[in-house]
Amino acid sequence: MASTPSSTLLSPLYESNTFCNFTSLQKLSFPLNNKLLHSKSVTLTTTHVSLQEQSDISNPTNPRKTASSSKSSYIWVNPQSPKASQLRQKSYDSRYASLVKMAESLDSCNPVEEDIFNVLAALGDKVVEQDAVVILNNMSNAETALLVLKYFQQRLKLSKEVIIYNVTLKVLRKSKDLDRAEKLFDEMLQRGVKPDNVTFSTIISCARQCNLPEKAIEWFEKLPSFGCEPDDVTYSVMIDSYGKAGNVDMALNLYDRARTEKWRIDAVTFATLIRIYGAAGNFDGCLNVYEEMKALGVRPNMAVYNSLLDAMGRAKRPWQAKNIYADMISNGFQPSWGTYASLIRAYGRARYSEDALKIYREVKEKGLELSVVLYNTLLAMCADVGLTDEAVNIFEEMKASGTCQPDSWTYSSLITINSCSGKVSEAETTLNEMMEAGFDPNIFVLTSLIQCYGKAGRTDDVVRTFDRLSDLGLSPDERFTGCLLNVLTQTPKEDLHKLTVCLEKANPKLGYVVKLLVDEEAVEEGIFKKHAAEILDCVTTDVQKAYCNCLIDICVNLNQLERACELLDIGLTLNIYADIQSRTATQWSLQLKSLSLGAALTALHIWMNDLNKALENGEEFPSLLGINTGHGKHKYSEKGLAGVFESHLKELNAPFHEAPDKAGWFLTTKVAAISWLESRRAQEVVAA
DNA sequence: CTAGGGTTAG
Repeated sequence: MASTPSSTLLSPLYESNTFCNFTSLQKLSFPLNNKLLHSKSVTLTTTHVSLQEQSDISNPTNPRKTASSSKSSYIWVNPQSPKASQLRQKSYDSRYASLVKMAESLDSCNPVEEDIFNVLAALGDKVVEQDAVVILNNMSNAETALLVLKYFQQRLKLSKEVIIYNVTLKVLRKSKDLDRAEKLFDEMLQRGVKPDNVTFSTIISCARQCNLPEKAIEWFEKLPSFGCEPDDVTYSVMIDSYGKAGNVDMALNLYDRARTEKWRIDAVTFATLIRIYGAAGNFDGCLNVYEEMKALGVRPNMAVYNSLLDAMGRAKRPWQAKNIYADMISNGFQPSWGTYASLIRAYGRARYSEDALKIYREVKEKGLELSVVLYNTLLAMCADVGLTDEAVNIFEEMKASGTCQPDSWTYSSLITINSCSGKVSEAETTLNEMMEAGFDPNIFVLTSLIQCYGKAGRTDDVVRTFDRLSDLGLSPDERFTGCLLNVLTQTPKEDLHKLTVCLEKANPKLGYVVKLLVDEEAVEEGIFKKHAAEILDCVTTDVQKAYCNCLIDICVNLNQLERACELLDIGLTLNIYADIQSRTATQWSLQLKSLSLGAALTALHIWMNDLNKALENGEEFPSLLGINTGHGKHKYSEKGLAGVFESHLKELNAPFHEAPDKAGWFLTTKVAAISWLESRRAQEVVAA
């Protein structure tokens, strides 16, 4: 092996810097402990470092004098000097490295006692407890680790047996093996080893990582019965577990308790709190925690910054993400992969595509090697903002990088992009490429394909794709069903029955409601509304609006305006829509942002009725009336609601005109509005 | 890295 300057600095006890050389390890028996560390002097050769007994040293009073008694020349080093501590560190590092190597070979060893014990025999007889801890702490194979534990328990007189149990629990946690962890805990008790806070926090975080937050809570609650009082770390783990269990209140309660009990709350716990607030959608809560943390004099760490960036991304507040990023840099931190990923997501969600792509260029310019996750984050961002060509470029660069390969996420994003931009054959090609790479389509891919075929009017392919889901052993989720529902809004009447069959399979109650519409079935008054309300009430809030919008669109397409109005009413009652109509002394407004076209037309219809009533009642009109459609363009089409709505207003001869200085607003005056309403009423009378 | 917490995704 080539001798590098650093390898020549090793103790003479090592043959080379190949630390997995167990023969030399055996001879070594690890010199760091005991008297060697505490000897008065440390010697150094120009080619070798040696930590030896003082007897080797000819003149301890002159630390700089060169000794000539041995073959190599030695230099005196004062044990208190930085050099000596450097030497100790070097020696420690090399010993540590060899133990890590041993842990690795134990990980890949057969999980049989004989093989394991053979590997460990290389440690020799003078094994110390600390070595056992280092080895286990670096292992990741649960099965072999349990045998390693057994070996040390047989060979060593352990002064603190709880420690070796605790590091073994860490290994079990790495393999997410709560069953074995619980068994090991029982074994501890049987052997009379008393568990401590480390034991509990490790088991609790194991439960949390196994996605069993209830189990975590169970363990936390039994902690006092073992004579333990939770400390700051245990609180921190539990705060996280409550957060994961969706029990935000309990998480915050615990934080309050930790605070009143004057535990030192550190940056990791604050990062956890920020994540919990972020997941709960309380983004101001995130910022408050950040401020509170700074006020308490706790220095933020990367986890804090990254969770904040992530939260601001979810909140669609890219400007705040920028501020936090600037804070982070000015405090001397370097962005991590997590930072880049959070920023890309934050910019993507806010449609700041240029900023997101700038991050990509920055990473490349720095010569950093992108990981699959970062590539996938970029592609997901492209899908979010509709950057079709960029996505293809990034995908090509990813494949050319040679450092990472596309996975199912990669293909999924590409299929989404192709589907949303109506490129059916490209989506199909990507699907085939994905399957050739060994990935089955997952629910996200199939959701995109349903959208893709739906948009292209290929109803039979939608049905085929729908059936593929159950063929693959998957069941529809709310998004998948929502996309199917959305396809119905774009499908000609004669094809709708093919899709209601699917919808009934995916969600019988929703299927029933849609069937009432499609079959134009007359039912007792209130029945339709009752069933529709039930459906909308039981889906999660993040799909409620999409479902409601789609149902209204289907009504409008089928000319069932009354039911459309009923649905809009349900939407208002359930707070799916808020403040559609508003009145101030100077302006009456109709707020249509985030409504589908059908829902917007329905809301306009209701508003006009209400204006008529106001007119009949002789109410005083304000000087200005306005409709806000929002100016957001749809990501995969040129026209937003504003563009489509404008032509509808013309059809109605409505006097509303787009305000030149307020994008997305259509305004009219009191006089024009009243004369328009009156002329419509006159027409209705004539028609009647 | 040094017996416990978090850290890159629809």
